[in-house]
Amino acid sequence: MGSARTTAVSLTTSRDPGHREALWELEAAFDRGALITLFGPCAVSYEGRAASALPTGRRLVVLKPDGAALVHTDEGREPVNWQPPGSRHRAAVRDGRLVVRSVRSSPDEELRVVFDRVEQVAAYPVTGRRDVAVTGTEADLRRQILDRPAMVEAGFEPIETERPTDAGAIDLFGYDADDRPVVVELKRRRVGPDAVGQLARYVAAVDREAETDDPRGVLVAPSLTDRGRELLTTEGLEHVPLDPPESSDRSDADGENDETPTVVSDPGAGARTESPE
Amino acid sequence: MGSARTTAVSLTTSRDPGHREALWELEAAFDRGALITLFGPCAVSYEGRAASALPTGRRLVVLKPDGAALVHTDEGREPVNWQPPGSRHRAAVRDGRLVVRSVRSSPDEELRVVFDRVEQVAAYPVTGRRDVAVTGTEADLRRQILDRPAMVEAGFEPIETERPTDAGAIDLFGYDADDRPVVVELKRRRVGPDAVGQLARYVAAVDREAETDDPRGVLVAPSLTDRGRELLTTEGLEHVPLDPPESSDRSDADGENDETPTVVSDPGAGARTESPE
DNA sequence: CAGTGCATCTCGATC
DNA sequence: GATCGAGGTGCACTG
Repeated sequence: MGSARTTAVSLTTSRDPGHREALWELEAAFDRGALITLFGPCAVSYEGRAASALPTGRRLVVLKPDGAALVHTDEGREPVNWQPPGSRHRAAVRDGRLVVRSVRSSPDEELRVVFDRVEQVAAYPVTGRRDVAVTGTEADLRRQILDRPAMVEAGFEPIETERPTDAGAIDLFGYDADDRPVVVELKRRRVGPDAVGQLARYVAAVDREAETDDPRGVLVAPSLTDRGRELLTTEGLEHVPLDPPESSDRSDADGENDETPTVVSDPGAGARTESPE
Repeated sequence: MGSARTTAVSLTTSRDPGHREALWELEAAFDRGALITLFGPCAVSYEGRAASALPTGRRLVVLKPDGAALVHTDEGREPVNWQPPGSRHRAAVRDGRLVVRSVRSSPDEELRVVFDRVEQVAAYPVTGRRDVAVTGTEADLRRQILDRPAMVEAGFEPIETERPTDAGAIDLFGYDADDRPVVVELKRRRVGPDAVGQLARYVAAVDREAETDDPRGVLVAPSLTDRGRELLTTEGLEHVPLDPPESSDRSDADGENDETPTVVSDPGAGARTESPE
């Protein structure tokens, strides 16, 4: 009740505002927690993890209440310049120009946008979810395999996901029909030598650390590049071609495999070779 | 002179347009090659390399003339949904809603934004450069080393950049004071096992292919993670701590090292061991 | 077109 | 905060 918590429902737009008016609109929008767009001829510079400069042009600038800043041209998915979330936006008038700065620390970096003129400033009251439910991810691929381990190979028994090693966490660890340990690396798309190297490091780590037979390494991915296959062969690893599921439909409704971060819930214990399927 | 090449200078904005009017504005803006923003309550869905859905919320949608589409919430540098450049935007009214679709092929994918209501549509005439001159990149680091090879180590002689091997292109190849071949991998920031593995593959490739002494592998990067260092040690590779230059200032004005894609221009030939420094 | 590697990658999880 | 790996990564460049 102390602070005025108003439901910010209004969209405000100013056309060709003077710098003073633009400044006023910006400050008000910052306070409201609105999403802001600015358009006009501006020069952009960045200094921080790298450094860059961009001469004057008419561009779209987006300022978000979480500190993110984006400078967009008419091309590309990526902003030509930006500042990550967590930055602090400030605006001021200097030498007859509107200067918008977004600054953050650790790492220290700053984006400066200097407007000769503001042709439009708008503040948008954004609502709704900001996270998408995506399917067809690596997690979906893991679920699919946990549902039907035979997709990797007949007799495969998953034991643990995200199993930690010196070299990092193994996507999926288990045993084959001969009780030989299997390190599984999952990739949702075609992979190259990088993923093969990753798997090789995990297998080496298990070989070093565990008191087991020498482990197998299996890369589950839709396909491999030539160089990837070459390295796979020389490293003595294996490939199982498998696509991620189109949707996160688990055919069985008993679920519970879904987000288990570590140990797999009882993978049909004891029903190994006698499975009639 | 044949086609009407008009200088699109006008910024247009419609507030609370009906769907018909919004449609009209969109078509006109598409034709003009303008950058478009839409704001209003909308549901978003994507299907292609993966699939996703987002329930209704008031969000900012950006449509670019190159086919890029962005759906932004009030958080994050990344759009919550998008379509890459090369897509084709289309709009229509269906069941009392404005439907904006961005479609591309190879890979086949489509973004659908369904507006219950459009609160604002704006079309911006973007101008100016769309590429930034960035400094502090890996290319700058390479230039720095080519200018002063001793930064790697005393007596180091760069011979070739982007030298091709079976495992990919080597960032920098040369010889040390003892004429032993040196494979140099450059990284502009702190690196982990991935970069070490990359270097190891290059060294192995040179060892296999070239008729030289066994090559050294040197990783030039600001720093290494613990796991990176561990792998580096077991692989018998070396690390030279070096930051990328803050700006692309080459201290010598004779230049010519700058963008040479392959062979290094006469690296102080013959002045090897007699350098007084 | 695919393959390869850089990036001010961003982002989330985990320690 | 640092580390690590996924990503509908995007992007430029090369064959």
